[in-house]
Amino acid sequence: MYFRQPIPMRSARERLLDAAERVVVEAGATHLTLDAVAKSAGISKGGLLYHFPSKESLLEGMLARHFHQVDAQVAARLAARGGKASRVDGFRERVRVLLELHPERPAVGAAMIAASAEDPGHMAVCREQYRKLLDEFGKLPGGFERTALVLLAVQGLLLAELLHLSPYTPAERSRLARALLRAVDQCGSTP
Amino acid sequence: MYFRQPIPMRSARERLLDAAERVVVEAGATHLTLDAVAKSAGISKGGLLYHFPSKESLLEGMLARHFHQVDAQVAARLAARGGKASRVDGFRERVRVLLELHPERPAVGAAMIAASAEDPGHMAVCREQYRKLLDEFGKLPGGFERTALVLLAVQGLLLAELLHLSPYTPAERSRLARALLRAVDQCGSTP
DNA sequence: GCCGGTAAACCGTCCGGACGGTAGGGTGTG
DNA sequence: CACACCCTACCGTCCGGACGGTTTACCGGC
Repeated sequence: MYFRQPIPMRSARERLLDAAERVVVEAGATHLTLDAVAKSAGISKGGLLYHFPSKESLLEGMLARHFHQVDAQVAARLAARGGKASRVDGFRERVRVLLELHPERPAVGAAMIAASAEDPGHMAVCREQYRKLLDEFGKLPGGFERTALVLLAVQGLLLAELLHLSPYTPAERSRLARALLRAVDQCGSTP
Repeated sequence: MYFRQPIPMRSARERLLDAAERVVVEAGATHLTLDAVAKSAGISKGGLLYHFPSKESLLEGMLARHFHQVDAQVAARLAARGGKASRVDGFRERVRVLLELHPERPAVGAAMIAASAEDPGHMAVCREQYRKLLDEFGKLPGGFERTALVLLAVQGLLLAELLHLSPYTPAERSRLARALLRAVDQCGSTP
């Protein structure tokens, strides 16, 4: 064979992380087992343990990839629209990324659900991440409360969707997304 | 005996449900095992299985108690302030209950976290519950989006706290609570 | 150009412990 | 006695993790 793996396209590691997220949203966090992940990824358990020597390391990998993906997407969008990006632009793009990521990849925040379910101690990193956003965007002219409320609503929507708790129809969902983005812009200017 | 249960004060069933919630928030949903709950409640495993013949029945009990407690508190508050309660009053009292319940009983929504972690199918009931609130309060003069956003923010705050994801200081937390209640009142009048 | 060697990547199996659940017993009260 | 309530002891299964083996990828030396 000239091309043994012509299009690996997605490394085994990535496929394992995808599979882990899938398991969490489809079966629930308590069913996130090494066997289940390996099976769902089409990789043997030994193969999984090669990349992630323990369940905890798998969870860390999930969290790390999640944060990296979101940050990278935000940076990419800011770069794409060129030039000077104000603070509110960063806020808007982040909210947009979070809201738009979900439909195409329903397991966005699955890492956090899983990490918190396995060991709440893991969440310290996430809290710090969150705190940074708060410290940056809380300085917007709209004020701390207004900004935090938008952030809370976005978070509420995403978490609800992850927990299969969201009752919104797709139409309502996009109405809410638009309303959230409007609220973001209101944070950029003093009322 | 004049008093049949002089000091049980809290029935075994209630203590078991308390313990289950405690386990979820302290150790994470994956550690919600029958043994752990029984131990944390100071009751034997057999005793637990007397009241809840299966893990699923325990989860159902947690969910049922949660909804009942919240609804009862809302009803009690509405009754306490007497007379005619408008729709926005119901909304406000519900938000207030949800926000104030947490500090005194940090495991408010633990049932939902646990249920979703064990089997996402359980969440259908919760979605319906949520839908009802939406249908009722969405008819407020403030409009659907505004109301849903407040509801989302409340939900986001509570879920974040349950997952140990909330980075807010107590002071910030009460500022946010006040802001949320203000937002509720804005839903009651056309802008 | 092909050989031996080495490390990376992956596979399949096994094990101790923990998990959900069962069986059956024991105690007090009416 | 009957019932509600709670206990101890135990069983089968699944989980996390360890381990040894096998294939592939990439070498330098000749």
